[in-house]
Amino acid sequence: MTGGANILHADLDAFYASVEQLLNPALRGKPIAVGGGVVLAASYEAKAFGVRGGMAGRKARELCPQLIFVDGHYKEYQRLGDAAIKVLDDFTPLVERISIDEAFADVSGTAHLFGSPGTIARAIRRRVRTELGLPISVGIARTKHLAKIASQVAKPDGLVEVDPASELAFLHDLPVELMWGVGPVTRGKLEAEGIRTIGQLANTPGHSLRGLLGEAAGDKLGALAWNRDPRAIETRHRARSVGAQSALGRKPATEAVFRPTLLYLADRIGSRLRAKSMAGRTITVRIRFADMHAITRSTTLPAPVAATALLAEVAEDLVRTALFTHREERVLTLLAISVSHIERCPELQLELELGLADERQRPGARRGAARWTADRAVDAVRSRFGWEAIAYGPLAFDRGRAVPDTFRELAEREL
DNA sequence: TCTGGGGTCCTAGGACCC
DNA sequence: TCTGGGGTCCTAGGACCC
Repeated sequence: MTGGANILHADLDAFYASVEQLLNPALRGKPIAVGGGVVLAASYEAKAFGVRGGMAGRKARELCPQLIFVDGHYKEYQRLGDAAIKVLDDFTPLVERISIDEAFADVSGTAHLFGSPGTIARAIRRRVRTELGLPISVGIARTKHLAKIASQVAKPDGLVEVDPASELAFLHDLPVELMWGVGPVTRGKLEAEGIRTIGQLANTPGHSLRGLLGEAAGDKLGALAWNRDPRAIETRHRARSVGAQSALGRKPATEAVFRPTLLYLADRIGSRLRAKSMAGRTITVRIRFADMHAITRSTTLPAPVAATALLAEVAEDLVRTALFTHREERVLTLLAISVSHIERCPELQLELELGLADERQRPGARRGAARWTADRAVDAVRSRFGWEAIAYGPLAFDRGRAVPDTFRELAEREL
C-alpha cells in the first residue's frame, strides 16, 4: 500500500454515438442519437441540447429538432469496447471492467515498467485515439470512487489526476449527483435539506443522513464524501441473477400475448444458464401496465432450474395469478423474467432427479426428462448455427418494438 | 412514437426457528 | 395472564448504475 494515486478509471466518451461518428464521417460534428423510441446514446453535440441516454425519442426531438437518429451497429460496439479494454490490459493485469465502455485499472505495481499513473493514462488515451479512433477520458486517484468522479470531471476527452494531498478540496466543491449512488430521488431528498455539494454532505451528521436515506445508503454516502472507499479492484465478479425483458408497446393482457413472450424470455435465460452449467432457484416476473407502473411476483423453488420449459411455466403461473388480482389492468407494456439464487450445477439433471416436476404437481418427471433432452438439442443446434437458427414453440415471438438480440447481448454480464 | 435492456443492492414485514 | 430476543429466509417494492 503506497497511498499514491494508482487507480485509473477509463471511460469511452458517448461511446455508441462516437462509434457511429467513426463509422460514418458524415455524422461527425452533428447531434446524433442511437435508437428511436428511446435514446440509447447521444453525441456531445446532442447533449448540448439536453438530449440524454434513456430519454424518450420524442422528447429528444423536441429538445433538438435537427437531431439525427441512427440505428446501432451493436457488433461494432462490442468489438471496439473489447479492443479499448485490451489496451488497459497491456499495462496491468488488475483491470475491472464494469460495462461495455468503462473499466478500472490498478497500476500500483507497474510503475517500474511503464512509468507513473499519469504517464500510463496519457499512453492509454493516445493509443485508444490512434488505434481505434475513439475519445476516452481517464480519472486517476487513490480510490475507485474518486477515480470515477475524476473521469466524469475530465469528460469529454480529458484526463484528471487527483493529488492525494488535496482529495477533499477536489471532492467537496462538486455536486452530490456526481457520487456513485446518488440519483434523482436521493438528490431531491438532499436538496430538500439544503445539501447540494459533496462538502455539505460530508459535514452532515451521520445520524441525519441515515434518517434521511436509510441506514446503508446514509453510511455509504457519508463514507464516500470523506473519500473513505476501501474497495479494491475485482477482476472477476460472480453474477447473482440472470434476466431478460421485453417492452411490448401496448398489448392486451391475455394469454395469447404473455405466453409466447415468456417463452422467448425463458429461452434466452435458460440457454445462458445452461451454457455455463448454472441454474437458479428463485424466479421473478415483472409486469408493467399502461401507466408504466410495475409489479413483481416471485417464487423460490426447492431446487435450481435451468430448463426453458420449466422456467416458462413457472413464469406463466406467476403472471396469470398476478393478472387475476389486477383484473382492472387491460394493457401490458412490458414483461420480464429474472432468475436469482443461481449456482453452478455441473449436473443439470439435478432438477429432474430431485423430482421437482412431482412437487409442482405436474404430470410427471418423465416430461422433465423430455424437456432436458429438447434443451440439449436446441443448445447444440445453436452452438453450431447461431441463436437464431431455432426457436421454441410454433409461434415466432412477435418482436413488436423489441430491440435486436445483438443489442441484448451487449448488456449481458458474464455468468 | 411515451419511456430499452441487463444488472446490483437495500428496506420492510412476515414466517419460522431456537 | 403475559408474552424475550436473535437469526434466517422469503416476498414485494424501489433506487440506482451502465
